[in-house]
Amino acid sequence: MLDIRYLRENLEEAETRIKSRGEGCSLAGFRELDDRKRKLLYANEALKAEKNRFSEEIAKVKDKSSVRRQIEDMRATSQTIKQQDEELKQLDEELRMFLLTVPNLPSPSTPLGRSEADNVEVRRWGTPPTMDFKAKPHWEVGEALRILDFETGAKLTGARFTLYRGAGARLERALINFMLDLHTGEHGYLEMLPPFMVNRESMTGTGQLPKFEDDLFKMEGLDYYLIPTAEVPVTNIHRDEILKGTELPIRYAAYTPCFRKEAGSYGKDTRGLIRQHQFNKVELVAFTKPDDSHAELERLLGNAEKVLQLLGIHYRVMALCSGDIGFSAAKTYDIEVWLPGQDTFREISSCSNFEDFQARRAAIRFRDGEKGKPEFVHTINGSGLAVGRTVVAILENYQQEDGSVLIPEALRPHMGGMERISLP
RNA sequence: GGAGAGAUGGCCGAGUCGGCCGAAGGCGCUCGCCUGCUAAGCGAGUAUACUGGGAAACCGGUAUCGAGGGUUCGAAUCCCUCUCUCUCCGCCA
Repeated sequence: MLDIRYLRENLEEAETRIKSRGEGCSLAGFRELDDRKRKLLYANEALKAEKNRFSEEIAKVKDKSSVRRQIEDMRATSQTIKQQDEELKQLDEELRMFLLTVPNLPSPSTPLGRSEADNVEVRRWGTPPTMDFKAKPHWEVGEALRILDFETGAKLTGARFTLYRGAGARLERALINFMLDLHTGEHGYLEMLPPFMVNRESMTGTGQLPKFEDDLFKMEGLDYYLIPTAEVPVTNIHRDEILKGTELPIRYAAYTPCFRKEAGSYGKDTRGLIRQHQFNKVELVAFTKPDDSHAELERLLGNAEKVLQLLGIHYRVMALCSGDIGFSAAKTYDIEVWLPGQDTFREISSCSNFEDFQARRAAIRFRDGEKGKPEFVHTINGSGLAVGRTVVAILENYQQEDGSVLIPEALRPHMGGMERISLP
C-alpha cells in the first residue's frame, strides 16, 4: 500500500512511477474520491464534537426536564451522524480497496523496461559443466533413475504434482536441511516453521489479496488459504506490531511447501518439476530500518547465491525491470540457474525489497529509542532457494553419461555420505 | 463436538447503580534531582490513527477498552452476533 499522504501531495510523480510498470497501472480517480471522503469526514467530526460537548453539559444538569428540547435536537443530530458514518464507511472502503489494488512504486534503482526482455544481467558465477554427451532434461534423468514419478503424482492428485521416490525424496529433504543449516548457521537467520495456511489478513498484508485471489488455493467454507510462499506467514509474524529499533534487522529463514494455482500458465512448463502446484522452498525474510533495506537486499541475495556456489552450479543474477517486478516489490533480483538439459537459465530465486509497501499494509513498525515516532519497517525477502528447482539443477548439471547423477560434495553429509544416485 | 471462564494502554491490573474514564494503581521506560559504586529514594513525563492551526515547540478536533451491530442525549460499563484465548469432558496424531 502506498502512503496516502504521498499520493495527495505528489500525485503526478506517483502516476509517472506507477506507469513505468506498464499500461494497466493508474491512479485515476484517486483525487476525487479522497476529496469527497475528507470533506464528509470534516463535517462529520464537527457534528460529533457538538454532540460530545452537549453530552458533557447534560451530565452536569440535575433536572433533565429543563433540557428536554435540546435532547430532542441531539437525537436528530445523532441520526445525522449515524447516516454520515455509514456513508463514510463506504467511502473508506472504496478508498481502501483502491489503495490495496495499486502496486508498489518501482525503486529508482530498478531499471526501466516493459518486459522480461529488458531485465539487466548483473553478474554470472561459475561455468556450465563440460559434457561430452547430450545433456538430458531433468525429467528424463529423474524418471530413468526412478526418483521422480510424474505419472503417479498425476494419479494421486493431478497435473503438476510429482511423487519423489527413494534417493529423490532424500535429495529434496537433504537440500532443505542444507539450506536451512547454511542460513541459520552461517548467515544469521532464525529458523521458523510457520502454518502452511493463513487467513485473509495475512494474505492482504503481504499483497497477495485482494488482487490475486485466483492464484491461491482456498479452503472450502473457511477464510483460510494455502500459502503460495513462506513470505506470507513469516512476514506477518510481526503484523500489527511496533518493534524496537534495536531489534532490527530481524532475519528469519523458513522451510515451507508452497501452493500455487498457476492460473494462466496452461501449457507452460508442463513437463518436469519446474512448475508445480506444490513445491518446497526455503525462504529468507528480513525486516530493517528504511535506510538499511537496500543493503539488506544485496546481503540476502548474496546469502541465496551462496547456496548455488556451494553446490557448484553456474548461475546469473538479473535485475528485473520496472515492467517485470511483482505487485508488491520496489526492486527485485532473480537468480537464474543454468540448466544444460534445457540449454537455458531458469529462475531459482527471486529476491525483493518491498520497502514500506508490505509494512504499511500489515502495520509493521518500529520505534527508535523510547520517544521516537513509530515508523514503518522495510521488508525484504527471497528464496534461498526453491528446492524443487534446485533438484532440477542438480539432476541436469551433475548428470553423467551412464545416467547416474553425482551428488555435489557439500550435500553429501546431508545424504548420509551418498556420492552418486544410480539405478540399484 | 459438549460445558464453562475470559479478552482493558509496552506489561500487570482496577473500573461500583451507564455521564466528570483515553481510562485508577503498579511495573517498565525516558528525563531531571539525590547518591563514593551498586541498590534504593524523590520529581516530571510516558498509547495509536486520522485530522484543523502553526515555521516549529506546541495547541485543538474525532476515533479507539477483542471485532461488528443495537439501546441511549451519552456505553469500557446494558443487550445481540462473531472471533480469539484458557479450563474441563469427548474424540484423535
